[in-house]
Amino acid sequence: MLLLANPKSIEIQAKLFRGFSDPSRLSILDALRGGVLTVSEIVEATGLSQSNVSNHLGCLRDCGLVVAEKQGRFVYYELSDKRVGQLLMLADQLLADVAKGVYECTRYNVKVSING
Amino acid sequence: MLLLANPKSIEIQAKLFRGFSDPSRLSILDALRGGVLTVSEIVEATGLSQSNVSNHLGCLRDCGLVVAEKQGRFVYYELSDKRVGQLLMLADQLLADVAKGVYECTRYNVKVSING
DNA sequence: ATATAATATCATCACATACTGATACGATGA
DNA sequence: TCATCGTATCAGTATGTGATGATATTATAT
Repeated sequence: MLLLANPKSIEIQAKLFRGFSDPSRLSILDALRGGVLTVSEIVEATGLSQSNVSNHLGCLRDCGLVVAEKQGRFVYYELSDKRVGQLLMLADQLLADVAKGVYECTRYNVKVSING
Repeated sequence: MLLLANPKSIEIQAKLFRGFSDPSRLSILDALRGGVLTVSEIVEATGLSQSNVSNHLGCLRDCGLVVAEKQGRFVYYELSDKRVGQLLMLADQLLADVAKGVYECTRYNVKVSING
């Protein structure tokens, strides 16, 4: 039985997707596909500010998309489940075909520059 | 090569996920997993207002997640690609395991009532 | 031509949420 | 102890975005 059968689960699922729906969080998740990273490594990899990364990591951690392990001053993060990466890859493949549509989607005024 | 290698593609991908990150759109996509539906059938299936459904359909259509075909006064909608459904299912399965975390995710103050 | 049905569009409002900068906290080393 | 590093938290701000209600548009029927 699919969770989606339950209306409340739709909100939960929307919440899950919201974890993926922000460029900053996506950058973080993408970086973590390569393996375990500390916060400062993620900051370096993504170019985001430290507080911003920390906030998003908190969000991703609370939602169960990443797990953290503290060691001394460092906190190591990794994807919580291989399906997180799978979801990213499936979306990637889907994008290969519908990307043009997504490019041109201007509803809700999301600005995505394509040519520079 | 993964699109994610490109920073701009991360924004595109975030945009794709944003299509899935709203309960109303998710309801619509879920309804469409059963097959082709007209707008008014979607309105009935989801319980959303007509203008709201139409707005979201515009968003989903522009993003390439659904396709529309007009016949007379009616417009028939369906999922554009079977991977749209696959993505929903994979997320569903992932939720089965990390749902508890998502439940408890209170960052950015999303209210999800679990017990009623 | 007129009425009505199905759908789309638009302005507006209320709220959600991402970013920054400052600061707090915990751990390590001198 | 003091300084510093790595990380987390918080207030404030600006912007994004979902819902509604009114209206426009197109098609069909009488």
